[in-house]
Amino acid sequence: MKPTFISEIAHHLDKRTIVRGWVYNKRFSGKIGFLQIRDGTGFIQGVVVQKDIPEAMWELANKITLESSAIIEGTVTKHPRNDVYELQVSNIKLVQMAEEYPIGKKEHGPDFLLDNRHLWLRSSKQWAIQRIRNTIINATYEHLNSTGFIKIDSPILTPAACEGTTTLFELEYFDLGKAYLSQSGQLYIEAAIMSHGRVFDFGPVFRAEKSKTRRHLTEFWMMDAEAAFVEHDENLKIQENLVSFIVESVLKKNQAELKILERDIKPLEKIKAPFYRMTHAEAVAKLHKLGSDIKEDDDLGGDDETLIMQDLDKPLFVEKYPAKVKAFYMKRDPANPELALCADLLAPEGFGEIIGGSQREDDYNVLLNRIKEHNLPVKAFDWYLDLRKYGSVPHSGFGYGLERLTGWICGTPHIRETIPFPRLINRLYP
RNA sequence: UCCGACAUAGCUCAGUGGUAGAGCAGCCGGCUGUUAACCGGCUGGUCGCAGGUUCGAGUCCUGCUGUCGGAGCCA
Repeated sequence: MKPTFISEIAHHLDKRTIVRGWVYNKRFSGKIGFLQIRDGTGFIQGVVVQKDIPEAMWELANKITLESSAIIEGTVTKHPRNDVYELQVSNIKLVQMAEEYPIGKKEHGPDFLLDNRHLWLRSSKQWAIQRIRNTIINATYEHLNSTGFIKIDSPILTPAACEGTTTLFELEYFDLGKAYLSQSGQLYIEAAIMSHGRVFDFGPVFRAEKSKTRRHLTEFWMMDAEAAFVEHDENLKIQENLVSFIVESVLKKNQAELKILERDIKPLEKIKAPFYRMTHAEAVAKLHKLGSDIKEDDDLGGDDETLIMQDLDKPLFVEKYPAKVKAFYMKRDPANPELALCADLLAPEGFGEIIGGSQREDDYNVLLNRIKEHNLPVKAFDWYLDLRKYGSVPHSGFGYGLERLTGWICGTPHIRETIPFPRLINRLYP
């Protein structure tokens, strides 16, 4: 008999089949027992009745420990009351009897759970989050590929800071001195668009900042997209179409996971392009009305991001920040050179910034001066400046943080739960 | 780096200067439809570490360590 995945169990109604997985819970009531089984594709309840199976099998069902692995044979039936399938167990083949499982059925603290992250990943909510993360990744590839972007991998070991702002992880690189772990692939994919037109990268990036908030990791996955001949307004359209497609994909493919997460899907159903737009100056004015003490030239703080979204049901682009608080490579607004042609995309429901993007400076001399103004080593940026010497074109791009996007869509307040093995300022294990 | 909170059983927590507690997990028993099942019993403690106040400290004070939350920075 061929084994069946639990996700396919409906096709086997009233037939005998085999499920291979783990016992994540069990309940016994005298001469009848219930084994909760998961196999990675889903969950099903196995019903064990003493009088219907050999005594040794009944003993095994009683003795089996939580998280033991087993191959279980039975007949697929419908639950007498609920609208779910069950397995009337006829045979249990133990694969391995698990030792006492550290993660109990009651609540645990975050430190304990993170120490046991390798086991915590099996819990239903953690399972659901990773399934949704997978959908987000695939939806990103699918949508970008179908709109003319190809994936280009950017390097992880880099010779200098990409933006010159954040703290980088440093390491010795043979006889060439210091190397750094990439904090963004953006500058490299700017080179690649001059070959391919539209490209994106997707990989881990590293920030050595000592951030201690629910929105920060020292290692996280970023998707950067870059497109030639795309200016500021079109850049925003690409972003809102991508985010809409991702949310639509999750709603289509992950209803069971969203239910496990107890995620209210009504706010997600409203996520359809176009999103809201507001200049930084308008955002500051609105925040002042709402009681924030934000200054004219300030970036939005975490509280401001939540405050400004409180009456909005779709993401908001906050565009045209004061150039002096933004990165050197951003192009200035021709209508007001004090402003950058950039935008941050804020998610609703208090989940904050999920995308940062901008039109890039494409003039050689202007860019050279910006690098000098920011006290960055010009030599390290020779190659980047070259792109403005040989067929420079207007171009724009943006980057999303996969964990922040996943956190918003899953309704998970702390992004440490959205990456399989989080790397935090004080956590490198497991 | 700064601000705030917390640290008691394997886990989650209560304990308000006077004998160390509960739920879960584990072990034993009961229960034929359980849903974090339930019911009865048993086992389980260097109260983070170091010092101090007191007749007496899990409880009050000081320092240290660790954790959590937040700020800054950003995805």
